[in-house]
Amino acid sequence: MEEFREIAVGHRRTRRDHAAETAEDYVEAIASLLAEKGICRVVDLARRFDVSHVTVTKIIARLKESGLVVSEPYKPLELTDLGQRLANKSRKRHQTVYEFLLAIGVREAVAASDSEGIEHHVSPETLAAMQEFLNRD
Amino acid sequence: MEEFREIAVGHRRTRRDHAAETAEDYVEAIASLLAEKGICRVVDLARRFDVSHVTVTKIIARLKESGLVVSEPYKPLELTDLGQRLANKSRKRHQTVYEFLLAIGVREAVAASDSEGIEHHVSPETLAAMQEFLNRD
DNA sequence: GTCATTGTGTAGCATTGGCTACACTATTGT
DNA sequence: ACAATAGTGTAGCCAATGCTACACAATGAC
Ligand SMILES: [Mn+2]
Ligand SMILES: [Mn+2]
Ligand SMILES: [Mn+2]
Ligand SMILES: [Mn+2]
Repeated sequence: MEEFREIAVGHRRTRRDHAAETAEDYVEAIASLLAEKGICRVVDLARRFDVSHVTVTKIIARLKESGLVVSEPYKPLELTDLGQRLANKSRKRHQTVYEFLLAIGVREAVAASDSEGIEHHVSPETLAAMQEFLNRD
Repeated sequence: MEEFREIAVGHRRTRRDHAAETAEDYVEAIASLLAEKGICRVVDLARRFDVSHVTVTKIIARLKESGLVVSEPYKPLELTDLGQRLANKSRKRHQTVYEFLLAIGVREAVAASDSEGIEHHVSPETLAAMQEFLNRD
């Protein structure tokens, strides 16, 4: 009976997901802002996430070190190739989760809100099951 | 066009969910251990979550202040009425998410792992949609 | 009864993601 | 040109969640 082992694995997964979550949301937001208005500044992200500009600045510093973002003082933000790839992957997964929630009868505003958290915990296998469901339906 | 407002609301929701997440997982685990073996100690939780006993001790201190847990030095942990109610609510929601994932074709081990993170981001409305789907199917 | 094992507590540290306050840079309007 | 506004940086703080190292309490074995 190694149920606890299995449970512990689940919790480790969830903690890993949460560690990746900020990077995913930020590169997705940067790509989105670049697409929408051609430019992405720290304040844009601060407004989007409803946090202070200081919080954004510190997180951007880490994303730079992770090789996802490029930025110079007082200049707008850009994504590296790696950052763009992560942004694309995240955007698609997010969209699938959102559409899936709509498909099972959740209202738009609620689906938008719930999908923002759920997306980061959806494994490739579950994502495939959601896509399958959308194609089937 | 207040899309950013809407998006910001979603991110605020996700941050609130994460703040509640630890309490939910812990009272659920305590209730589960009490049901399984009649007693719940700090080490049991440390094993279950795969963290150190120190991490558990600190989190338990907060849950005590929140009125969810009762404990005295060197004694096993207990839940308050409030803690038990939260544990029940969390267990049921977790179970529904797990069964829902199985129902859309996700394998058991993956459903167990994914549901551990997803559960905390499922609103009452989405939970109802999942239950509806399970009853219908 | 003593000793080993198990469980708990506590000190001290790191990282992440929040914040305010304040100073500085850059842009815009007149 | 220059003042006001918008954007950025930096210092310094907090809380949450993780850790190791070490000390102390409780339990069990013999
Ligand atoms: Mn997203
Ligand atoms: Mn998100
Ligand atoms: Mn989460
Ligand atoms: Mn969980």
